[in-house]
Amino acid sequence: MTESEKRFDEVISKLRERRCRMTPQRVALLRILTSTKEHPSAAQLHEQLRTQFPTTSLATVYKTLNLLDEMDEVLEMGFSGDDRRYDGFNPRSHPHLVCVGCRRIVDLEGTVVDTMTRDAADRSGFRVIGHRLDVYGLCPSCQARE
Amino acid sequence: MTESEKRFDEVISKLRERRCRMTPQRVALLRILTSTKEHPSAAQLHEQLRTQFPTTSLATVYKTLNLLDEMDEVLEMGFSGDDRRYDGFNPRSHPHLVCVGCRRIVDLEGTVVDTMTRDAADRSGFRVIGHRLDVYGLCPSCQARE
DNA sequence: ATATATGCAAACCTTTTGCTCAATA
DNA sequence: TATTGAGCAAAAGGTTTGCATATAT
Repeated sequence: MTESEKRFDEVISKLRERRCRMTPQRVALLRILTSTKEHPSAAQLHEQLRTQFPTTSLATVYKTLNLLDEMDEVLEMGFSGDDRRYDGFNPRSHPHLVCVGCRRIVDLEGTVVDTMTRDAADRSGFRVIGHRLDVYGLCPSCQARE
Repeated sequence: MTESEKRFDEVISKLRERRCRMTPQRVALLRILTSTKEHPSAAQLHEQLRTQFPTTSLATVYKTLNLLDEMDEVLEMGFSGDDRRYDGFNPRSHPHLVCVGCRRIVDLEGTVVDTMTRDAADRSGFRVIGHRLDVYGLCPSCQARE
C-alpha cells in the first residue's frame, strides 16, 4: 500500500467518524487530493474531477475542501494575488519552496522550524496552532527561461 | 530622528528616484505606513488617511501600495480568508506571529530562517527571492478570552 | 504644458451562499 | 425515509481597472 493510499484511507475514516456521506464525487476528489504533492488549487482539482464527473461544480469542490480544512485534514495556503493551494497528502504545517515564476510549490524538509516556533511560543506566550514557511524564489527551470 | 522618520525619508527618496509625484495624499499615506508596526490592511490605512483627507479613495491607497510592492518598499502578506496586510516600516522578509483570534500580527526576531533558507536554496537550486514565516496561534489575551 | 495621481464607479475573480433536487445511509 | 450532498446561479468581498478631472513638476 502506497503512502497515498494510506492517507486516502485515513481521510475516509475520519469522514466516517463524522458521519459524512461518501458520494462518488467526494471519494474521487479525496483520491485526487491525497495522491498528489503538487499543491493544486480548487480550480485544478475541479478540472481533474470533471474528467470523471463532468457535471461536478466548483462549489462542491470548495465545500469539501472547507470541510477538510475544518477537520485539519488538508493544508490550505492563501496567497496575495493567486488562488488558494491545497495539500491533502500532508495536512500538517510544513515548509515549502514556492516558485514565483511557474507557481510550483514543493515541500521542504527540515526540523528547524519546529524548534524555532517552540522557542518563539515560549518567549511570547502564544499558543502555537501552526506555522507557515514559504521560501519564495525561482526554480532552476524558471531561471533558465529568463 | 526616529527609525520611522528615517524609513519615511528613505521611501520618499526612492520614489523621487522613480520620478513619482509627491501628492499630499501619498505623503500622508507613506507617513502612516512607515510609522506603524501593526501590519495594517489597505482598508485600515484608508480609514486613517481619511481623517486627514476625507475624500481619499481606497483605489488610490491600493495603487500606492502596489507601486511600493513593485519597488520592494512594502511587505505584502496575503491570507486565505482575510484581506492583505502591509508592512511599510520593515519591507524585508521577516517572520511573524499571527494571532488567528484577533488577527494581530507581530514581528518575530531571529536569524534562523535566513540560515535555513540559504541551505534550502543550495540544496534545491532555487534562487531565493524572499521568504515568509508565519507562526499561527493565539496571543495571551485571546487565550484568556476563551 | 505635460505627464501623473486622484477619485469614482464599474469590472473582476475567487470564494461563499441559498435553494432545489438527487442520492446516501 | 430522513438528512446530507450536488449542482446551479446569484451574491459577496477584496482588489483592479477605466476614465475624466485635478495637480505636481
